[in-house]
Amino acid sequence: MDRANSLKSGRRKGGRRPVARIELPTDTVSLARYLIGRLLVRELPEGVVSGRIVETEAYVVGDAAGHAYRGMTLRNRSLFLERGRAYVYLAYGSSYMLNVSSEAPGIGAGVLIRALEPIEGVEIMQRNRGAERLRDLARGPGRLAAALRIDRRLDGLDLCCEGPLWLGRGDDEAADIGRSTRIGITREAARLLRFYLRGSPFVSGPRLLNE
DNA sequence: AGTGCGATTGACT
DNA sequence: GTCAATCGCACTA
Repeated sequence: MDRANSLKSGRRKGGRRPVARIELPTDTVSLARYLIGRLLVRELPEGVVSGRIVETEAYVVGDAAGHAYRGMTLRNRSLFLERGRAYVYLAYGSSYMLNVSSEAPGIGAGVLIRALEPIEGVEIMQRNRGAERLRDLARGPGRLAAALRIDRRLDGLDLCCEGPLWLGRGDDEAADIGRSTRIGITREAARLLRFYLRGSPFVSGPRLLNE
């Protein structure tokens, strides 16, 4: 690796360097695994909020549980963008969900980001959430979005460059990744498309499902 | 125009 | 453990 480059990135706090799109696996399941251990960075007027991604779910091509299953609509069109864009939608009238688009342009698929281990901006997260406990700040997709103040205005955003919301490389440590069924769906419920950082207390969902 | 339904959460028994 | 809130959106007519 280029020496100057490695020094420069090494100086960045917490591996806060954007993920290049070329590094993102095109395949949805590979992307879901790849995103475990990466950083999610939110830049707000009051400061930077970031965390390590510890839980994801893949919504693959032809997946009846996926929002893209019945084709492109005004709501889900971001799923059909190049990989590495934000797809944000409102679930149950109250919780926003953040996804990363996957596959090639024109193909509707993505990865739901379900939980974060808070790293920076804990106090801002606490204010956004109206909650104290570190463990609960971003455990669950709706809580995560609330903690990072993510809503539909960020839909379609490119997560591969620094901006209001972006993906950072993190430490590049090999993660011990577990696998299970996805949470809260009825169709295609048997498929093992949920991935999580094994042993992390910041992972959501029933522990019993964990492999 | 009307209807049904969630990729959830928080409150409560 | 159970359960209702809540509302944008897709689908039917």
